[in-house]
Amino acid sequence: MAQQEEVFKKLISHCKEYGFVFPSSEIYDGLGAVYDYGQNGVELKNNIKKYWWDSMTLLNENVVGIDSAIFMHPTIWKASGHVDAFNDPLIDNKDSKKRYRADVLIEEQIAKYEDKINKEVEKAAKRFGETFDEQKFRETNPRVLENEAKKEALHTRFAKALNDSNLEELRQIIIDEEIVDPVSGTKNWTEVRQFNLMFSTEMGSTADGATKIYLRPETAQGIFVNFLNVQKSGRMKIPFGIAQIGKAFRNEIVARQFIFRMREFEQMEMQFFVRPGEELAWFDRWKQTRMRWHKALGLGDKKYRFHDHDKLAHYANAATDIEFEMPFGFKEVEGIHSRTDFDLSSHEKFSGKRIQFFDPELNQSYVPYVIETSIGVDRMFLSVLAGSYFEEKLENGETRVVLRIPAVLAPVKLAVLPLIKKDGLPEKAREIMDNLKFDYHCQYDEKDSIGKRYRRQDAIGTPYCITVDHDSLTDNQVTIRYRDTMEQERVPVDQLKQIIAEKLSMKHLLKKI
RNA sequence: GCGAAAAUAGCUCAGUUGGUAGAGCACGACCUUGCCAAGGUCGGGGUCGCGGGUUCGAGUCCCGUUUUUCGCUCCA
Repeated sequence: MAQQEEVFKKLISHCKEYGFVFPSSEIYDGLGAVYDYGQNGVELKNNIKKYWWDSMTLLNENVVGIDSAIFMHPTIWKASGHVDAFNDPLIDNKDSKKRYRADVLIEEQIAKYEDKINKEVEKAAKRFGETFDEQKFRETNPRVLENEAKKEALHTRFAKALNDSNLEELRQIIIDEEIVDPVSGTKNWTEVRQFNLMFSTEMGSTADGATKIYLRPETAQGIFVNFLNVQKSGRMKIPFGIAQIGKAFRNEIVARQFIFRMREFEQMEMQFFVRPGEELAWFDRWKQTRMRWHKALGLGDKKYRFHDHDKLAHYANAATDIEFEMPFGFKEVEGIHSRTDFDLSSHEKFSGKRIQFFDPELNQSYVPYVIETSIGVDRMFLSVLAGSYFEEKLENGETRVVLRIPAVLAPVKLAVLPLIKKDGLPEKAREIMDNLKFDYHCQYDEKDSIGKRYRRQDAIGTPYCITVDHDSLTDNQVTIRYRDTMEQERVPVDQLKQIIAEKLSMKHLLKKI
């Protein structure tokens, strides 16, 4: 583990040193958990997005894209449940230094009363055997009644406090109930504090009565509220999907682990609308499809696994994560959720608009069920880098740092290198590059020895180096040097474009999905 | 948010009991060489994260603060 942490640190340094990821606002000491993508990072990120977008919208005739605004009507976040669910009342124990959700602590206390009652009932059931009348026992036993009363009183008080968002009352409940920290065993609690995970801003000038609006905490709602627009204007028939790539914002209490958890991040989400009752079959299908998409990159099948959720969110009836083995363990990169009709139904309620699909085959209208695939671009980016970063021992004993980024995702595809910077080799190299630069992101480099230039390209993951030597001037051939094997191949200049095109075609990846 | 550790050149780091800041790599120019991080010459680059304090004097000691990493916690 310690060794893996070392690798993670090196990866972060590498990202900064080679222009992949910089801390935001660095000259002002940075801004917590916000990062900028550099000249190579943005290329890699764009290529990841293209790979996803093409796999969704090209391979599936029934998946179309949109690009919805970050600002949305504030009621959307009431309908989605974010206004309520993203507000956790938290309390710290001063002795154990541990933090708990105040509402969870109280709910556990309620469950304790419930346990006591059940134990009494169980004990009595054993004693009385078959003659035991449980209902009568519950209604008459003094200990059961006492605990029942306590439970009810607590429940009522708790519900009211939650409803009023009364944080002091929540704390008072914890004190009155003598709830102790399971770790330290003490009752030394801090204040209860509310953390709203949604960023908010104001639209309109305050003089006119500005509206409080939120920066979206997920892109999915932009798809749900456009369901009818897309379905009608695109004459879409169920089943169909809507894909979107965009920024989302969450004011995380603790945002850490480099770009794995940021306050501003990018999502690639696809909501797939299906007939009610068919959602679990589609869930399974997308689960497999998404896993194939990841594995097609060739970073190693063993680095991926599913993590099925036991505890489901309020809207879901099935959920799984695709996890990738990061340097700090297996971590979620993508979530696949069967969201039922929760979102569309909720928007029907809050908007008062009918959001249904008339299914001609069934001859009836219904609110479609939804399978969501949601992937964090930044996490995907990190997984690609983590899976590509190698420190390789060479035969001569030296170490080579190489990013084995899948060629189609590599920020720079080709480096064109004259073996030496005279004798007309630079001119020949420029000529070759001018012919390729419209199709591929190329780099020209004539500084330092050829070996050093190869290593520089290895460090940013350039898959192919084109080397121009003295023979090139007469036989019109160049050498392709491959990043992963370091092997070289001599090819005619006029076939170069075709050879590279074949290697870099995304077709080979998409066919595996 | 709590606790621990860290912050010195673009990167990796050294800097003694407190005495005006160093190395390697990288970067720029030129010379030599030419297929896997080559050699030479010259050069640019740091108010030591930031703000206070102690001191004749602070990179070094003290306090605060910011950022990062780790643990706890949270995670649609």
